[in-house]
Amino acid sequence: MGRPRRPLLDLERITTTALAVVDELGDLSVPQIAKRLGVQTASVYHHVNGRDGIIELMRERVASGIDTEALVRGPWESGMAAWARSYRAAFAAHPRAIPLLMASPVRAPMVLGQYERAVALLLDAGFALPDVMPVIIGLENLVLGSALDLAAPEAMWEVADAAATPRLAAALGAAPEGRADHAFELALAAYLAHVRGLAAEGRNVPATPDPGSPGAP
Amino acid sequence: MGRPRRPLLDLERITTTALAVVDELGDLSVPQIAKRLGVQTASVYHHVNGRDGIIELMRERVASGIDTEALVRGPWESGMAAWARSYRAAFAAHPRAIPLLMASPVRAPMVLGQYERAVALLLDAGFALPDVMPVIIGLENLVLGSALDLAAPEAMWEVADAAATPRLAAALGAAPEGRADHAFELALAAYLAHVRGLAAEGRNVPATPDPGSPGAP
DNA sequence: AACGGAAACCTAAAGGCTTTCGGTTGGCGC
DNA sequence: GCGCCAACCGAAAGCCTTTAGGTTTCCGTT
Repeated sequence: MGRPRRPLLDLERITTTALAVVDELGDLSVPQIAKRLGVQTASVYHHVNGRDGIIELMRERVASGIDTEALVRGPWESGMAAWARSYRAAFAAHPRAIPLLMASPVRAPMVLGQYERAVALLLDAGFALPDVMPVIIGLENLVLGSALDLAAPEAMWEVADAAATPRLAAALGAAPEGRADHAFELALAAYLAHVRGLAAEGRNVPATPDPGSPGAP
Repeated sequence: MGRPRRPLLDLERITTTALAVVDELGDLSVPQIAKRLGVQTASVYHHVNGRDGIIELMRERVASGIDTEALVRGPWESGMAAWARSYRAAFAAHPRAIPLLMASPVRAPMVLGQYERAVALLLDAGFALPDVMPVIIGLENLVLGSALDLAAPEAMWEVADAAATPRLAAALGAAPEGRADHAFELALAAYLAHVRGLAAEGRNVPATPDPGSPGAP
């Protein structure tokens, strides 16, 4: 009892353990985290701002897994596509945490920095200022919707009564293997192709970016 | 005490009250429902299969608000678009319930019936069988992602530090009024336009070779 | 070097939530 | 009229979140 020589807890381990708990149990509980760290429940509260604080930590950890490299080097289409895929993959790594993480938005400065870069990329690509946020938000909706799909068990589509919904059952049987990935890539391709039109309208900028020039800052 | 002359509770009122509680409190609790219905907590459990059962009721209630009329009369594009808009609107009516409802899929037969109709519509429109589910799932992802966006408070985008993210701040200021609706319509139009190409091809999902495909009818 | 304050852990407890069990009474079929 | 089931209540177990107060150790200051 009393203060230990070396701290038993830190934010890193709390976050990691919280994600592990959610991955396994499908829900978050402070006592569970404490138990796994060999510590009393109350001790966790010393480091963290309650249950919501832990969720925020998880959110930041997951978001930190998003690769924004492609957002700084053009062209904008491959940049946005790579960002979207990485964004989705980061959430997909912890499917059962998704409902938890989505209940409220990420406030971490790091994530806002990602948006900043995405905005810059689109502006440099010639998008009109009022178009930029709708484009980004639309892409994000697509990513999150697809991530949500990953959280649902495959069994979601195990239609018990094939007789009642014969065509649905047939379509399910014929659907390709990685149906979630397929649907995501389909929607992503559709979105980028359509948005390309906005870039052309917004300014006199060709659909294909300048070769070898990422654009001026 | 004892059985009342006329039942005090029924599934309809429990469902309605549950939605009201979530709309106001942002979370669901059986004691809250009981209190509003002037009843003891345990009484609610007599009608409902636990907390999850109440969520399932809410899910069905919300899903029942989806208008599937357009799915039975062609053409497929307007049908899918109308379905998607109604789907999103049904969830938008109870934004704070969205995280709750999305944690697990809808199992109600009624909802599966909607999928059955959507599948039929696409098949009749000439889509290849293996393409149908990816197309529907992609659309659903888009709808749910946009619905999630509605659940997040507008304040999500109130960037505190405009100096740190100047271009994001500018883009936010220039974004049109109903940004969520805008983003949804943008993505929806993009998706349908792209998917139209699939109908024309009539076969072949571009992303994956599918050797086990049962083939076109 | 000594000291005071803060840090990090603990024990304890309040209060809420979910769920179950048994009791009580009223409706309904036979 | 009788029995059975339906519908509600009271109580309680067991989980969770969160806070309060105690104890020991560390660290900066004097």
